[in-house]
Amino acid sequence: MALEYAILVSLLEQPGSGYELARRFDRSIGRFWTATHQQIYRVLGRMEADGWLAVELTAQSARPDKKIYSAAEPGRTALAAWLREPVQPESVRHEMAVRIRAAAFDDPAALIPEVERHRTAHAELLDRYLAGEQRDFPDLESLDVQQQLQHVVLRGGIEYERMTLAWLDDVLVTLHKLSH
Amino acid sequence: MALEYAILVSLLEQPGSGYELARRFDRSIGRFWTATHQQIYRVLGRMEADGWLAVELTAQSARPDKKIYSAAEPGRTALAAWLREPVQPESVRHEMAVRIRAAAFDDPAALIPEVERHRTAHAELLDRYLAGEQRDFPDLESLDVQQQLQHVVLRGGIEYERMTLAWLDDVLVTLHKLSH
DNA sequence: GCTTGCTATGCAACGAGTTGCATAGCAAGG
DNA sequence: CCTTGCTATGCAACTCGTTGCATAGCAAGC
Repeated sequence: MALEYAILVSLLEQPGSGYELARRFDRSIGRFWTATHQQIYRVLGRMEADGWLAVELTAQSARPDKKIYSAAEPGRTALAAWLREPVQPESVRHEMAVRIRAAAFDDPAALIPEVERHRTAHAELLDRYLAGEQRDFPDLESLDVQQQLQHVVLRGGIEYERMTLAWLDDVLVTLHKLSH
Repeated sequence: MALEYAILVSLLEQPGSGYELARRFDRSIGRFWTATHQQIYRVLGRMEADGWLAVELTAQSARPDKKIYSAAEPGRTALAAWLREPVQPESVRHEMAVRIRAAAFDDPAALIPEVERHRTAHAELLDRYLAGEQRDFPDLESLDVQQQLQHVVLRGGIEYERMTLAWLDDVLVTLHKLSH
């Protein structure tokens, strides 16, 4: 599974605690790999046991110790090996597509409010991507390797959202036409 | 979960056995909702127990009975209720995006062969979508409700593949540039 | 004759991912 | 003062999804 590797990448970009990782997964990394804090803590434990991570304990008065994780050499090696493995075909889960085909057996107009809500959510995400691009990559001429790769992933996210918005508009036109 | 509903839609479009459903999930429905035959058999059993499906047993000499499933009224009702539920934010799993960001901590050039393989797979899928469009929707002026909804979903698949191909080309240009 | 592959269903075991809950102090706002 | 919310970690129980295997006859190709 790729969760280990997503965590490794995140820790290579910036060491942090399980809690911090969970919040990153709610924001930047979570754009292309979602995970709850439960999953993250469990996988962190396994990775630590496998020697993929280095841990630095920070004692905190009256709180549990904060564990700052960073990628260790075996983790880096595992990541390099994984990069060379064949990508397995992604398992697709497009709930909206199922719903649209389901609408043929009910009232197509019933789906319109949910498609509109969905469209709003994607429009907001696109705005956040574009704002993030302005903030994190103001000068596209002076990016290091890491930033260039982050930027090409972000461009993918932006194009995905644009495509999705155009398609949802297409869906709405179709649903309205069918509701005559 | 939406697997129940994906199965219901598939059975409403055309009744069939678990085996037939599994093959449909390898082809048309599987474009937006993947499932193995194991999952399908298990969920079919649960749906039958819940009265969502009607079953017709066909005795076959020297083979296990073939169970032909079709959607029953409670299934239709459940589907209609589900259509009106809020869509939960889709959980994203873009392994390629994780790998691209991972490439910053290894040799970016090492990723190129896998990206190219990935690109070929998506190009083939786009070709199959376009061929399927020609075959199943030759006359766009005379489609019934079901076909119009199937077609708008297919258009989404086509646009998704086009967007993905353009992005993978962008990724390849970026990786080549970083390998100087 | 033998292997390979297809139809057709299913069990068992495992791994991935989710949900609910628990702890516990600190800070902010009403 | 009291509630709400944040930091910070983790257990337990559950559901979802995957993998490997088993059965069993029939048809096609070598």
